[in-house]
Amino acid sequence: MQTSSHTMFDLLKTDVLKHVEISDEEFHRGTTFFIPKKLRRRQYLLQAGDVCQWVTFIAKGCLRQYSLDPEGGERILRFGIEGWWMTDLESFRSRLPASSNIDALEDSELLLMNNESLGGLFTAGAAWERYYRNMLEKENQASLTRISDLIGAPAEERYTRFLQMYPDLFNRIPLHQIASYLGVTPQTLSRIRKELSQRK
Amino acid sequence: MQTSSHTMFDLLKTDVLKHVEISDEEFHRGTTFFIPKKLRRRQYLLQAGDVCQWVTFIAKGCLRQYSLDPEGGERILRFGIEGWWMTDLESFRSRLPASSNIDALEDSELLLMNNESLGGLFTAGAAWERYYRNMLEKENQASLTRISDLIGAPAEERYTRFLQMYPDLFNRIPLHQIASYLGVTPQTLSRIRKELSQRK
DNA sequence: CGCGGGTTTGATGATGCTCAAGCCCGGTGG
DNA sequence: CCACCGGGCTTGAGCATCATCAAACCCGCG
Repeated sequence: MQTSSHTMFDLLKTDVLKHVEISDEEFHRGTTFFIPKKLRRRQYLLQAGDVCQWVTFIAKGCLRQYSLDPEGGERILRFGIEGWWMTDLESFRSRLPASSNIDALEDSELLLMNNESLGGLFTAGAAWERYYRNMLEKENQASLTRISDLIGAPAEERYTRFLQMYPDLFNRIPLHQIASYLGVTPQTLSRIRKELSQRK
Repeated sequence: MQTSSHTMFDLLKTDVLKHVEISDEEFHRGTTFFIPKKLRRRQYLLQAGDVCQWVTFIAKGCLRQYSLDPEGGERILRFGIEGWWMTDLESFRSRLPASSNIDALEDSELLLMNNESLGGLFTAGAAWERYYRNMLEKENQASLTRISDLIGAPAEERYTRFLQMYPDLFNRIPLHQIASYLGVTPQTLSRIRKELSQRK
């Protein structure tokens, strides 16, 4: 069997097992619905205006999803690294043009699933369906805690919480992108960092 | 004259039909899993620290979900009115104590579903399962657009977008609650309103 | 009538943005 | 090999937005 796609599915398996009980056989039946794909740094997985065709599992690398504000500035909706999922759900389900973009911050290896294969996956076993629902619920939860922070916490606290929550991310993602994610300008984040390092 | 529980299911049916195709019979089979309940204004459906037992459909009235910041201030995560769903998903699925509160802003009529009944509902027909997944996906989408606003849009724009998005809500919900939802103080929202009315 | 919650208004100050310049560093071409 | 360029990060000064503190107001209700 192929080497690279084999390791890609290993990570998926780890993640699936974290959330549901599944037999080797049911897992294997499901894997046939995924389409492996490599994406180069700066390449798009989705451009706003196109219909989102994929729900993707990230086996390696780093993606970001962002939308543009009226002045053309980027608003980073979320990051994704190994073991996470990424898609524009609304467009994927409605078949309408997406309002967000998804591109790669690093060379990445992905496991894609289109609408059909997703349906197929669900017929491959109830565990897969539960796993998918689980994933949706986790995304939901992540969004809510982020909203809570954006509503109530000042920028510095949002940053420290980001560091705690995603310790792997901060040395892989350029500062100005993290700033956008946190809802501050790069200048402000730079000052926050300085402040924190001096205080410690 | 109809019994109140009958009209409660009518609204549910409207909403289900908006999202999936379902036969009268399959719909009816599903309804048996819901537990009708009335909630008085200011009563809790969920208190932080308890495990969230319910996923609830709002047949009438208005709920809010909120968490407390370190100083004890309320951060309103979301509102829900007739035709919407409300729960603390994380607690509901994990069986761990909830970090959020849910209470009623008006006397409300609800259709509750616990973990067991939800499983039952899914066995009652694939349409129900699709409907539930749909609901999760919509919540997700709503969270993302809200995050995008909180990141990039100034308070006044967030308010006008709130008005467009939820025109029914603004005359039912006290100003200071909307302020919390938008991530500003009541004073600021009051000034924004004044500003807007003078400008028009 | 007076009390209390919610809203408004004002004054002041902190937080974070804008504009602008300088720095660091890796990449390119002379 | 170095000079130059450009992108990303830092730093500074002035300014806008929004929070805080405080007081007044409005109105439904006991």
